[in-house]
Amino acid sequence: MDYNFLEIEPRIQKQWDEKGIYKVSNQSDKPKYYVLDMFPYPSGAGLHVGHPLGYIASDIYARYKRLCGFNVLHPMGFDAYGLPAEQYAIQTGQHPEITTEKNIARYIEQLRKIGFCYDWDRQVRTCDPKYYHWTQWAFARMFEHYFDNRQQKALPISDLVKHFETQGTEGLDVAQTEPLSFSADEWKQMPEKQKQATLMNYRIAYLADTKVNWCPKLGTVLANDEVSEGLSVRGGYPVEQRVMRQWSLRVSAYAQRLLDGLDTLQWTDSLKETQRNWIGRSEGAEMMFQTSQGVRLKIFTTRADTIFGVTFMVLAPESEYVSLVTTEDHRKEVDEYLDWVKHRTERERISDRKVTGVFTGSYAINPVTHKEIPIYISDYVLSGYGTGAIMAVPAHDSRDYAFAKHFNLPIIPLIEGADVSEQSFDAKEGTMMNSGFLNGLQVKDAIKKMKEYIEAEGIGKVKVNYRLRDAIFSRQRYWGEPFPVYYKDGMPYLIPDHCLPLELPEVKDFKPTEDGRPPLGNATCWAWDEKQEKVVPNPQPLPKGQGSSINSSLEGDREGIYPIELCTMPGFAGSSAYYLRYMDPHNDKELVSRQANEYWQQVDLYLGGSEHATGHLIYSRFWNKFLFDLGLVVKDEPFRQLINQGMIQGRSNFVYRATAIVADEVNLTTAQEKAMQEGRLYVSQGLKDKFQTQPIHADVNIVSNDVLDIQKFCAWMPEYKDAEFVLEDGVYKCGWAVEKMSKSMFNVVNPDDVIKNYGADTLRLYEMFLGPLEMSKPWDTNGIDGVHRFLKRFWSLFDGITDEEATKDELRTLHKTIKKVTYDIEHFSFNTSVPAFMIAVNELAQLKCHKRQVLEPMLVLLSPFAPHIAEELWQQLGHKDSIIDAAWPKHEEKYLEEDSVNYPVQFNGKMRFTLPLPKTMSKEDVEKAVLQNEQTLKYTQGATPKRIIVVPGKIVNIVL
RNA sequence: GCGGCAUUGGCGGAAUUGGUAGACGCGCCAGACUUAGGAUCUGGUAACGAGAGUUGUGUAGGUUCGAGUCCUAUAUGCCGCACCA
Repeated sequence: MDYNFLEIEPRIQKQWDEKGIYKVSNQSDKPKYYVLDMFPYPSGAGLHVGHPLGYIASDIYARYKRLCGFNVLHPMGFDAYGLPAEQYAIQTGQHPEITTEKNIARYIEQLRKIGFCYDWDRQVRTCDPKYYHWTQWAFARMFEHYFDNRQQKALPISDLVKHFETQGTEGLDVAQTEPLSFSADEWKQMPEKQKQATLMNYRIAYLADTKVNWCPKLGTVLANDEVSEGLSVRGGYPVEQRVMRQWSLRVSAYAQRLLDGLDTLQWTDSLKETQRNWIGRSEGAEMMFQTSQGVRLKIFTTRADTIFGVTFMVLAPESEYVSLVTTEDHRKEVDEYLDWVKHRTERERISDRKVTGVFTGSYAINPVTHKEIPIYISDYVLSGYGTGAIMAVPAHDSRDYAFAKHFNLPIIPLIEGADVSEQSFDAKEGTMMNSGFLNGLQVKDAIKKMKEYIEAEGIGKVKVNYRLRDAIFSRQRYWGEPFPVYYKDGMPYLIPDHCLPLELPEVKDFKPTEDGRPPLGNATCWAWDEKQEKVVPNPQPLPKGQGSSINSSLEGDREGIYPIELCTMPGFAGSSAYYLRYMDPHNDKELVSRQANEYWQQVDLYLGGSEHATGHLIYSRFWNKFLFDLGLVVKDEPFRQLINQGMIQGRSNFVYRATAIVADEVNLTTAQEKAMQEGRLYVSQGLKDKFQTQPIHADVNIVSNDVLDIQKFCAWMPEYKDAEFVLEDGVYKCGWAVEKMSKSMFNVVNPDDVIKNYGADTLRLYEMFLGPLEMSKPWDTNGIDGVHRFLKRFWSLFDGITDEEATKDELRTLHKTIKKVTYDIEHFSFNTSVPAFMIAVNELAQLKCHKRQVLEPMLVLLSPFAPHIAEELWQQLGHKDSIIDAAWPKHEEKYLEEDSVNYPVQFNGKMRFTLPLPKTMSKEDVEKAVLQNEQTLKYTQGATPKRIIVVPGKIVNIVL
């Protein structure tokens, strides 16, 4: 009987569905294991063969773990809110709800065909009110908490209020937007609105005027990880800096814990390093410089040792100090400079790094040398890092150096032997000079000594700074979670938990606007009735305005009816805690029940792309740590082990259109000659150098093993209808190149097509066979026949199966394969287990082994990789249960042992001959046996060996 | 500039602790069976050499009886961060 995958696979999949064998229970005596894929956003293009790579790998692992006796949670869901889904909807002119629904249906259909063992009953969708209920709920908790730096933990805002009532800000060490200072009495006398405004300075989810990345084309603000080189990651539109009133999450408060937590995780070093870079911890000191007017300027430096070389100071243009230190006679110049800076786009700033700046007219006193130094403003100092002000040491900082050269400021070298006539000496090494009491010290010691001095003298204090910024959490978009927030007297208040979810309202026009008016402003029923606790129609039309700032200006004209926040949450809101929801997806009382969370704990294995390193993987860890602080989850980290699967790139094919002949020996037919003149002659890849040619993309789906299907090519597009070809060896060979998989390159391969031609099992095996999981590689269909052939051979082994006792050789093959495949799966090196199967099948075919004793365990081994064929043959063997409930076989060393080993015998490291010796022989006996061997005598020719190295079971090397 | 990863036949890639480099697949060559093959099966396939053999894992050194693997420099490619003080 033939291997008829087209009939087998749908039938097996239907059986799995009907029996519900992939349903997972939270009650089990088995140990648990949680395997998770990063859930996809359902784009309009559907899946291409690159998407399932990680899903196949995790599916293999999940099936393996289940066969090993674990209760395995392996769910799938959809990240359906956010920019990508909405952009697609806008492009196709449909409502995002409709397109999202359609796209999800298509994704599910495609995923089902590949035969994953997901428990679809646990599916989550971020745009489902039952799901985003808990996104809103978590936001509300963040609003109600602040972060205590000493305890490194989130605490209820009510604790903070108590502290204010008794001590004001005295003795407080908390994460805050700006340092505030007030007494208990001052707090008590504050009106309600001011109290609310003050608390906002501390909340973990807070509303503040912040400098944001504003993208006019997308009509929304973006988080730092959504912007790259001044362009939006999504769409590539220009981004500008603007100050807007926005919701933010105080992620920066968790910087140290996010950094420390990395050490406990089984992630790749490169990914941890990327996160460390992003968090950007740097140890240094804050120091006070006083100006002649008496203004105290705080700076941050990691090079406190260079204080004797400070010859000027620089402020960021946005620094609050600027207005304080600018003198009257310099105000005009300063204002002009600030105006110029303000109108530079982020992209201009990045591409054009010439030195610019302006003198403020003021001078500051160096707190150590007491010398007077000028204060400048320049945009090379960033307002968002440190204090937005620096002490400039031109001799030992290249940026300060460039600035000093441009404005002709003094440069004082501080390190012996450093030549600073042409460039600065930035390295943190050498012996100090020109530095008073630091002279003669090494840089490292000088930094240490200077820090002690600063603290002792009260000039400043030792400080750790982080590059990590708070996450901007508002989006002026429609397709996202609404904030559970309404505005009273210009201040935000939470919609009570028992009224959640606050459902996304219908609007006439959901498109974003270039001026930043949120589409929710078009909603007619979007006001909060505080008494009735429900959403009611707006009392009046909304005024125009931008982003969250609009909310403060809204007033209800009826008592107790207030405007609701118009912005929505960003894409990462819904994806930050979805792994928790899978543990208990139908719970409408809690995000996740205590019991479910205690059972599943955390994700044991997480698979996804490394592009989420500084986005989702930071936000998720932050979110989880926050929930952990509140005692809502039992683990501090969400993802114990993480594997980044590589991207699958496209492998494009080319045909070559000939426009002229460049070699002499070419003979064309008249028809070809004519075709060339008319621009419809195509030459095969090997002959293209004989012509002047132009490469043209050919659809990879009409090319097989780089051979063009000429008929299909002519029918592909009207312009190729009358194409003529110059062939080599009777066929047309295409050229190829690795490019991004995209429609415009005609290199997109759809998994459905592969499944139609070869079956899902071949697709799964081939994707694994393609190369190491974590590496990027092009999709190259050329090898798929080999894998398919393997499955056919495997299938035919089951013809005429017998219950005969297996021979030693057959058992050796089996146990060798068990050992290899088990090792490979545990090390995620699936690409090498496919060859192990091929070797085994070849060996068994050669031994003509059709024995149940061998083939049944082989089937179990193969089932994670090719579940359909395994399930089908399992049933043919007479099993009633699914193969997923079989037991993973264990290898026994005794079957692998061979009686003798072929020892390669080397002389001075050069291989000479092999000597078969009993496997169990001791090292000394091997040595003796080799020395008594006739051939050894020939090579030593009477000389006494100096040393003999025997590696048991491996090699003998004789040093002469 | 800082950091991470890679580099092995015609191609994708094996080589788990330093121990016979090139597994396995593709492609190619030869053969078998076939009216036929883009089906199936068998054998061959790193380079040079008639052969014994020699040379071979980006390049140059080093450690070692022995290096794709460890160390030092260097080149090329990919990725991340970047006026971060």
